[in-house]
Amino acid sequence: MPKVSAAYKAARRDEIIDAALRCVQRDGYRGTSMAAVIAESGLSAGAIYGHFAGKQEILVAVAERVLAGRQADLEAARVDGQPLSPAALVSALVGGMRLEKATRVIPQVWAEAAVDPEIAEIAGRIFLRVHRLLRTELAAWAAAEPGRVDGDPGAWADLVVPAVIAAVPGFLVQRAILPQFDEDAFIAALPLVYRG
Amino acid sequence: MPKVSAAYKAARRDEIIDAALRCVQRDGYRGTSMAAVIAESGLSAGAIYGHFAGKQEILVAVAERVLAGRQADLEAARVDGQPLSPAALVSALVGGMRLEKATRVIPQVWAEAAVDPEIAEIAGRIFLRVHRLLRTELAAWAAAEPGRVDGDPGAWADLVVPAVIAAVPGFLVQRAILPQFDEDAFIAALPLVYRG
DNA sequence: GTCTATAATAGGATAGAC
DNA sequence: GTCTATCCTATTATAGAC
Repeated sequence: MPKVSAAYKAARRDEIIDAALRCVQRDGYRGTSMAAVIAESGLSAGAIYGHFAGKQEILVAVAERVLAGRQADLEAARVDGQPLSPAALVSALVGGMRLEKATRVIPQVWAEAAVDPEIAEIAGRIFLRVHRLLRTELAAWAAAEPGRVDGDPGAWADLVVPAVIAAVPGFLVQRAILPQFDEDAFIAALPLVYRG
Repeated sequence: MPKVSAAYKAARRDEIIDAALRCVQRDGYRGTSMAAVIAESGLSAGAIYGHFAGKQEILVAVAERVLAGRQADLEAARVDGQPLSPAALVSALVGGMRLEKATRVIPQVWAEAAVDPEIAEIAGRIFLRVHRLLRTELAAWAAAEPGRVDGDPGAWADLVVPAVIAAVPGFLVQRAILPQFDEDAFIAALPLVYRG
């Protein structure tokens, strides 16, 4: 029997993750100190370190939280009936991302992933899950549109998935960096450049 | 008359930028200390601070160096004669990027740009230059293919450029993060998903 | 301009009381 | 589990000799 309920523990963890998320959104991962997370959460050093071993472990939790949202978007976009074309899938993916408030956090996670294997593993896992979902959808679409795709639908889908998913980093990076970036115009343009 | 030749000064700066680039490529911006840059360059603290005011100013120089390469790629891809389609442009852009050895540096710059206005300004400037080049090319293509594009070619190009350029972050992020990422397959897939 | 040595401090993490 | 106070290393930047 744990000393405090698992629910309490989870709630505290969530508070801390919330606070850390706001810090990273505001100042980036590099610019976020433990002192900042402590202040933002309203808790104390002791409380934080009671739930996380250190700063890196907090980013792991933040990354899991934010990246898991992307997977949810995609599952929500699945419509029964006709499978989605490349253009429709890209729109669904980016459209979901549009609602994400933590606009600047994901690029921070990617930068850290490029250098920290544990973060890379988390980011890679999400990419792979999204890959699999897209692959299924695209293979079905290719099979239903035999005139448009050469060869085996599965092989075609495997090849094409990374190019389809690429729109997501493209959207997030431009949104995070360009002050005058127009989200709605970007989404409107997707069907004009992607096939399907 | 300066005490040392401008050429000497520039060469020293370049040495330092080279060293910093290797550090950031290896450890990320956050993981790179001034001590690391000093060791990597074989110089001393005094020498470094004689040429740069601090760490941030070195990243500015690194960012300028690496991002400027992207612009060069694109200018090299311009062929006289027929303007390039969206698919052809994306392939040219990503194909150029493929040769960039500093695979992990650009995501570091983007992450820092999300949080540091001076880095954002540099990254934004490069994006805008590439935007303009693409816009010209795409407007010409649209004008030459009247059946495929509705309305004014210039307006169409303005809308479409961000979606076309999005493939670049998509490529770089996946390459930096996914251990099994296949660059050649990605490039081969581009014509399959982009129109033109 | 560049070196060595060092100052100054920021930041991650822990100790011990409650 | 959480708080306050504090330790201690890592790190940026400077001072002064050459």
